[in-house]
Amino acid sequence: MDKFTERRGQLAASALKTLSELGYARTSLREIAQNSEFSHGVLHYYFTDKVDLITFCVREYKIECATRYDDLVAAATSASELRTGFAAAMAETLCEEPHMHRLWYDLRNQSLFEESFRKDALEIDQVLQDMIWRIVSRYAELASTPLTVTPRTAYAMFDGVFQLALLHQLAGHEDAAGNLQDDVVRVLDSLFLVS
Amino acid sequence: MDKFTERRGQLAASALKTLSELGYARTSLREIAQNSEFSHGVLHYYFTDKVDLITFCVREYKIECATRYDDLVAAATSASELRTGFAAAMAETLCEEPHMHRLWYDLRNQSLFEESFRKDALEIDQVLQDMIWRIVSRYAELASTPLTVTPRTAYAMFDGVFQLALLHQLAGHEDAAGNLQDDVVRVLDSLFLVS
DNA sequence: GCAACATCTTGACACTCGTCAAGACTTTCT
DNA sequence: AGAAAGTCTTGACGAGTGTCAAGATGTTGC
Repeated sequence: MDKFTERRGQLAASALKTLSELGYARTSLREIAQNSEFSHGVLHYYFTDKVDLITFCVREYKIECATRYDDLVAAATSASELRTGFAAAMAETLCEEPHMHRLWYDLRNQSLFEESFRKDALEIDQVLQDMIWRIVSRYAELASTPLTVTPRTAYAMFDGVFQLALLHQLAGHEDAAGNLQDDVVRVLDSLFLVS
Repeated sequence: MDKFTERRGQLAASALKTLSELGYARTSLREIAQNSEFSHGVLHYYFTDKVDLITFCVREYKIECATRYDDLVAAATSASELRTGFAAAMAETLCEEPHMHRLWYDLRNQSLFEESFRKDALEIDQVLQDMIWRIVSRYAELASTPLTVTPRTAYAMFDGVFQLALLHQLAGHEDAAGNLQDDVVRVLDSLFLVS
């Protein structure tokens, strides 16, 4: 039973890899199995359903997301340090893990069509929003400026610039990461200047 | 040959309807045909491919998008009028055409995985960015404030808040449209207050 | 060693998919 | 009217899908 959950995680990792490469629309259970060391039938031993498998994957993914910038927030001693560090970290994950990010956007989009994914998508969205808010509120603290924006709005703005940067990054535009860095700085500043 | 292009448009409309209801992943040619008054074989008479059909659809969709807020921009006589009008118009299309919007996001996301869609997605994205920029620059003109943001950044921010609002709208959150309206006003203001 | 259980493979099933070809129906032209 | 071109339907094909059951293989306990 310990081995059971371990293997579930192992298969979920293979599924995440496949999904991030092919996208939701073209990912099949056989393809997932081929990206693991097992045959396709085993997936129905560890997961009841295809939906069950993907839902489990999404939850696994969530854990990885939640704490991506937490070290940064904890370590920053000044507002400008946090600002540039955050911008650099976003640009880095854009370059290093673009496939995982496009997978997340793909699954979140699927939740717009299939209700079975909606709950998890909204939950992860909330986690990401909290993550952004920790950065933003810490920044306000360090800069001693009042916050005039809601967590939702702040998250939406950063999500927008990141998603657009991802599109250009995967399209081969070499300035995508640099532009993202500029945008993040600009957006972060703009949050505190609203009257 | 005139009838030919007319029927292509007719079938493309059926395809758009199907895509907006089911999403890219679950849309088949037979389903598209069933949403038209023809049988499934006819699609290969008017389109060489499934990719050809969907590409054509996306182009059709683009035309509808390009001018959505142009009347608003032309009619506005003051900054605050443009601001509230823009926010209201976004909230309205969020409520009226959520399925078309989720389709656009779905197809743009597909372009992150399938290169065949990338060119069209980037092209439409540019059209949308220009559309936003017409509003933003006109607003700056009316308010006599200098613009300190790039078209790309401005578009990314509005796209972010709209996409998040769409997610909550389709999830049944009744305050989605109202929140979007607030966010749009806030984002628009923040564009001009960056030092 | 043997039985009981857990794990995994194999192969099949019913179904859907994109594609295409053969032919029926409709329209147009002479 | 009859031929020719255009338009549409039907049915089939090979491939791929999720699902599941039967059995092979591996592991554990006595």
